[in-house]
Amino acid sequence: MVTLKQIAEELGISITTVSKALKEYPDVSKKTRKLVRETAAMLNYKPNSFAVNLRTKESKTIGLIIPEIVHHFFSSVIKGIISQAEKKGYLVITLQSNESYELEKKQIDLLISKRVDGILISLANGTADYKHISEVLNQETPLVMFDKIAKVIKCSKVTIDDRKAAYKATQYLIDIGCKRIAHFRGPLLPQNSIDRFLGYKQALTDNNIIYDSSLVYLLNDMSFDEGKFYANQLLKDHSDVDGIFINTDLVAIGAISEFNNQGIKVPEQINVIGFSNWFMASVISPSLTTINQPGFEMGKNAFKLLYKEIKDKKKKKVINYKNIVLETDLIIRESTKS
Amino acid sequence: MVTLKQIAEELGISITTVSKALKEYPDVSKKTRKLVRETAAMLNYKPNSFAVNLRTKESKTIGLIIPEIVHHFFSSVIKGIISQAEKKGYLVITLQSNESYELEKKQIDLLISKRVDGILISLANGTADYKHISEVLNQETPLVMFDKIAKVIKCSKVTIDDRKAAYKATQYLIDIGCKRIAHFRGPLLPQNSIDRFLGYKQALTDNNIIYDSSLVYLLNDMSFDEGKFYANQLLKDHSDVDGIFINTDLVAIGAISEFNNQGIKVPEQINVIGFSNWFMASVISPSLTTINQPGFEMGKNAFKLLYKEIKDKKKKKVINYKNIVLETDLIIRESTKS
DNA sequence: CTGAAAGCGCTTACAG
DNA sequence: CTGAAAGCGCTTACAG
Repeated sequence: MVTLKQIAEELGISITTVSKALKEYPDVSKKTRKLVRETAAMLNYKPNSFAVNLRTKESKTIGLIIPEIVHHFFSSVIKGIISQAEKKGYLVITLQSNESYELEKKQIDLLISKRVDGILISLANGTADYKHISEVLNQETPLVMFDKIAKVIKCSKVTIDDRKAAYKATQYLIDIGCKRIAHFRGPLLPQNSIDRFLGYKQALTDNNIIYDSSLVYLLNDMSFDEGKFYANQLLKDHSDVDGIFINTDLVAIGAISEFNNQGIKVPEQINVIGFSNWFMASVISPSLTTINQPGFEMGKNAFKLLYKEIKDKKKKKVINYKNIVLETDLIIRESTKS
Repeated sequence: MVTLKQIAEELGISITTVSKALKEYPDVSKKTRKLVRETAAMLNYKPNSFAVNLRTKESKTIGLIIPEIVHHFFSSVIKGIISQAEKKGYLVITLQSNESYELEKKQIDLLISKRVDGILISLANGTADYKHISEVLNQETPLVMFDKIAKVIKCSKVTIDDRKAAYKATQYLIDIGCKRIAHFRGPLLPQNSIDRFLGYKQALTDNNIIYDSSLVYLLNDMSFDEGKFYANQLLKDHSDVDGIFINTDLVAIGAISEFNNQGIKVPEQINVIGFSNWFMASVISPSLTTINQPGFEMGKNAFKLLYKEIKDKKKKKVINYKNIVLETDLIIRESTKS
């Protein structure tokens, strides 16, 4: 690999001058600048990023911790982050926490050891304690949370208004005439499963429908199979249910599959609304009415906030934490009556 | 951030000794070793990876270039790579080429500039020229290709036997009684779309079915909509077709959707086989018979090969290129007659 | 068993 | 306009 020294020797000038010439410092003569540039190009010089990092104390690299990569929403987020980062000359190291708190902690440590310029994270479902996150913040490494966040932590965040979106979905079920509306909710921990539940409940209350806790099913792994399982359970427990709002598309698709199998007509007998708008939701039959969760946008915004913080930190400005809440839409398809 | 120097000062010993103690060199007394370890832990010392990289000339980081992240197969590959890399203490920088040759070239350059220890790549469909890849190899940066590879390039590769898999799928259609079998193939460039086509053709020939080129449709973007479009075209052109082997699941799902819309019964009138076994294939109706393409395994294997090459390079051993061909299975579901 | 010194390849404050 | 020198924080060959 070619170094500054070799270019300097080639031209019989000093390393300092070569370095300055390549960085377009104005205090180098035009002639020298041109000469250096040409020689560098000829020798295919590339700055040794290890040395640059050491000197400048930044790596132009950020870390990303995500619960699960093979997931339509999260992979869209990753894409949004990477595309935006590339524009600003940043590279992204991706790690998967597998919804495990222990792994997440280790990975935060790893990234800090690597001295990334900043961290983007969506919390694991298993994460109840935020000490590892506070430590990052205390060390003044910029960190932005997205999607699965911790409300108590003071840092920038990008989310959707889960509560509002769930409210919108439930309201729609009420508007099309549903009287007994069930809800499949996510585990007790990630904030968004709480918020979606609260939105559901609020919509009922606002429409003078008495909240019946036996209509709410608490799921664990949010899988296709769990969707089938609880759909079956629901049919056994409550034959009068005519609408259901489900925490996430995959589970909703499982539920619809179970309804199909049991000869229950969707939407004639039961109206189903999911959440996330996975690509899959549009190709199943009946296609799924759902809330569109803008993953790509979320990724882009999360990176933008992080980038701003990295710049501000460099300029020793005070960092102002920001909260970006992205809009969601209800996408009406065949799984609900029109 | 704590440095070796601070630990040394704290204990009144030299930086050299601190460094050696932390790396468990045997020529440091047990007592000193213990003392240093404790002090380091107390001060929460973390080696500055920038300095370590500069000294050791390695970053324990690899680059990954993938055509598209939001894609069930590729995201599985990414997951396989990252999980395996983590085990070996490597981090992964992911870049998306968007199927563009220009972007791919730039990204290779970026990764080389960052001095990653190795590169993993699945070629963009737009890549016809492999100079950028050869350059990496000439510079002796380990590089392993997977899935979409270039046969002419000499390097390690992980693939499936696309030809054999396509043959298997087509043979199955023949076995269940199909007489007129169409094929939706991918663009002319990625090797695997060629191989899948050749497997299809070979199966016909081996079964004394005359190959009819008008039954083969050349697709471009391999989308859901293209699947619908060509399904419609196929029905117009060849009302006698009773089976179709389609290059990838997404297109097959589009085709099935079109058949459904037009009242063509799958599999009664047309048997459909896809390729890849996206998760989606199992949840649509009718569920899709397809070839299982082991993405996670492919990622794992690709990293393993790369890791071996990185180690061998460090030991100045000659690098032996390897070709790993993974097994595929035909997953029989409802879109084909039993 | 311990440590002084060189060096990885840059950047930049400073002198001339 | 040019360059000598210090320094980023490590690792390691070498001397004692």
